[in-house]
Amino acid sequence: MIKIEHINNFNLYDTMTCGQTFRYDLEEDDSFTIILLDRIVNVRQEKSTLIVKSNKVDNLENIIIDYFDLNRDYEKINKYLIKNDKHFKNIVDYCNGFKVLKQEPFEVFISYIISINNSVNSISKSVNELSRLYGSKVEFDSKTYYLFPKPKDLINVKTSDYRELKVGFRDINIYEFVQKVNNKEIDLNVYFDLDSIKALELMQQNRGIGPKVASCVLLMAYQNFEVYPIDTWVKKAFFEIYGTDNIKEITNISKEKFGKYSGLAVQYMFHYKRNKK
DNA sequence: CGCCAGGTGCGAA
DNA sequence: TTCGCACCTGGC
Repeated sequence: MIKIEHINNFNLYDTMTCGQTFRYDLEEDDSFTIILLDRIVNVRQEKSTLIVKSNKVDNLENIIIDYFDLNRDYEKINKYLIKNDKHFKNIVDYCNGFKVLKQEPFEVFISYIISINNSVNSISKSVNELSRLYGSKVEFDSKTYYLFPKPKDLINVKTSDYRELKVGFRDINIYEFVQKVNNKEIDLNVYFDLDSIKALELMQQNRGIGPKVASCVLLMAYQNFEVYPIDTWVKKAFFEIYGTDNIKEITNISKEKFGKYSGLAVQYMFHYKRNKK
């Protein structure tokens, strides 16, 4: 067990439950058990302290800080957003402590390929089943968990096997993506270095990855805060605040007002719109 | 039953 | 280039 102290402006509950990630359990003591990279972690927040348990202790503090994006100055970004748009004061206040999780790229790609025209519950089931069948088994706190599979774990998995996971018509999309990663036709690291336009364009050359999935992946796996997935909730928020839900107008407004932090602004709106009343 | 869910690919205009 | 529709599946 380790303690990480002096963590301010962080809301563990909101960050975990807002739909960024599909692989966690909320425990009875309000802690979260998370399947994170090569280990299982249990995190509990007591004011500005995080109490972390894991089956693996090496480098644990860094992994946690990295995952919860705790070194980024969100206060600064929040001030920037409010300065550029006074409408945003309420939203930023409401979202105080919310972070964009830094998740593992391969997992995010697969999860969001599955998310197309799908419900959160169904996505979770498929992702958990994929992990149970093909991921490494880990015992933690006398329970069994399964890590998310590595690309090579899926090298022999067929489209019909994916169908068994209830992913439906998305089977071929997953299959092709996994094959390309294993062939080195896709380099998952290249997206850390490309600018947003290039990265989105390149990602969308893969079947099952359109603008929504590409921008989700770029934001959540590569921490590119410039991109903004536009979904029904975001449209609703834009309509309410700016009187339009036209995608082009949304793009122009967010570019002009939020610039390189559009991704976070849109996440805030999503969170606000989805949870408030 | 029918409709929809944090979209995408395809063919037709 | 844009537009309309089909699409696995499960939940309501």
